[in-house]
Amino acid sequence: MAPTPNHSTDMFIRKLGGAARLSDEEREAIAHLPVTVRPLGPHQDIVREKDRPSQCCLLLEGWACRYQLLSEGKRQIFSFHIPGDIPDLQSLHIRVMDHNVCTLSSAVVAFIPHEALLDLTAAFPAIAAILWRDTLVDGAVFRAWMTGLGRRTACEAVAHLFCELYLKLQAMGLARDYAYRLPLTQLDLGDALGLSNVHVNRTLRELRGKDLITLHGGTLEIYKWQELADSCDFDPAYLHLERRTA
Amino acid sequence: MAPTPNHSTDMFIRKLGGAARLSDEEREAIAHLPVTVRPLGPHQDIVREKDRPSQCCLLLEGWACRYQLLSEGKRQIFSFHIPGDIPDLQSLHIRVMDHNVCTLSSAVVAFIPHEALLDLTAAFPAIAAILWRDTLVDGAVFRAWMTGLGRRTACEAVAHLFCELYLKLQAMGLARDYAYRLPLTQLDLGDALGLSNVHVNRTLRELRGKDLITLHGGTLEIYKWQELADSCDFDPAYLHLERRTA
DNA sequence: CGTGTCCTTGAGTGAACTCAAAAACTGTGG
DNA sequence: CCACAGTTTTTGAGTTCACTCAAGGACACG
Repeated sequence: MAPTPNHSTDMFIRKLGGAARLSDEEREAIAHLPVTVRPLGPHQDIVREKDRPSQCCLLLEGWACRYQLLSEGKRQIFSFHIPGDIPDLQSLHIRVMDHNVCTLSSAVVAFIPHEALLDLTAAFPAIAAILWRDTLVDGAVFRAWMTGLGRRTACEAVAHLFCELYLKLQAMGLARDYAYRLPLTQLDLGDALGLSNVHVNRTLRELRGKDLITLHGGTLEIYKWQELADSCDFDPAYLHLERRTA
Repeated sequence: MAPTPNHSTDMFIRKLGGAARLSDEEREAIAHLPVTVRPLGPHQDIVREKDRPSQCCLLLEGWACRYQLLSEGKRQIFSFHIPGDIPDLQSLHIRVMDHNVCTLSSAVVAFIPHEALLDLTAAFPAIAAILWRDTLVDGAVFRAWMTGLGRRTACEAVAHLFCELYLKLQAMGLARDYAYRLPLTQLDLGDALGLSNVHVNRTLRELRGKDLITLHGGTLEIYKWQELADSCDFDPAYLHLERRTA
């Protein structure tokens, strides 16, 4: 499947909740967005702190994340992104980037000029509302991570993240049967969860010991979904996915 | 100064970045929003998890916060809110609440029906964009807190929060001379920063020992702004306040 | 087949936690 | 104006979860 403008149109429409919700006119306008599709290697920055981007990137294939670097080499990862996500949608209304976006795996992204998106949202308030909503769900995921960082044990935080990612991937049709590709190092996981890579390792061992999951060769397998979810008080409400399953 | 509909109009316009940025027509529409002003006591819930609110609340006086309760009585506070904020603006586009909003001090809020806000944003895309932007800045603050929870020491996290709150209050004209009313208990601070109340207490003592701040009787005083900011790598960029100072 | 990255494990340390109790406030009613 | 109850702050002592440092093993890739 070669990445084409069509591919990105499909992805964009899927992101907006499926063609069913859009009028012909709206779909037409989306199909005519002037996108630039580009393949990227792993661990490549897409936008950087202090940049003033003039476009947004729609992730078509691969994984990306948002992060910030601190003094003494510390890093905080704010979110992981999968195909269909627009990790830097906020740049549409906030000029200056306050964090970085980079690929984790090799990836394919579609760049869409701000101008085109601003025209689109001005012409179609319904699309604006859906995109706005999307950034709000983003905020909900940030809050869930905050709870993990502040009030959950290492085990709970890791379990919670794995549950979240599974449901997000499943909703985009990218995972099923309680398993998925997870192209993250233990260091990445640690920087997302506020843990050291060593402790992530021990935590994974513990979860494996309870026969809840295995993470091996970049593939995560969940053996007991319900038990895993219960172990970390996982409540999927904050992902606000109902729109897709409906 | 009695709370009146006029007061809430002023506050709303101020929130949107000042009258200068709005057309007469836009200001007119805002002035005709059907608001309900209500005084509230301290520690009163405004909206709760799982609610499906039909209005948003604009905070006119006092402090509020967003939070979530976990098993075993744990609590995570996600944000603090000051006059001018609309803590539950997200309910405009996400039906079900995934967290709670409550007052911290006694407060005055103006409730605005969703319907009216949706009409307003549909009629005036510029207002929609400003409100959207506001929720994006919200997200930026969440990220800053994540960094604090994940990668900062207790001292740094506390200092960072105090810097953030000062700039936010100052931008709304509610603080100057490096001091402000902070109606939070040490338990509240702990639940925001992922610390125990005991450790918050020790951390405050440490900061006081360095003559950086005092927090006494609900008033925070910052003695050495620059040193405090440096001690926690505080970079105000993420607050995206430039709009107001310009 | 070597080099770099990532994972794994051990040992010792430290930041923050819990439990507990005393001291200082706050507000209320007598 | 004082007494009192409830909350909040403060301090001490002991514990624990997660960290750092260090080194060996596994794996991936050119």
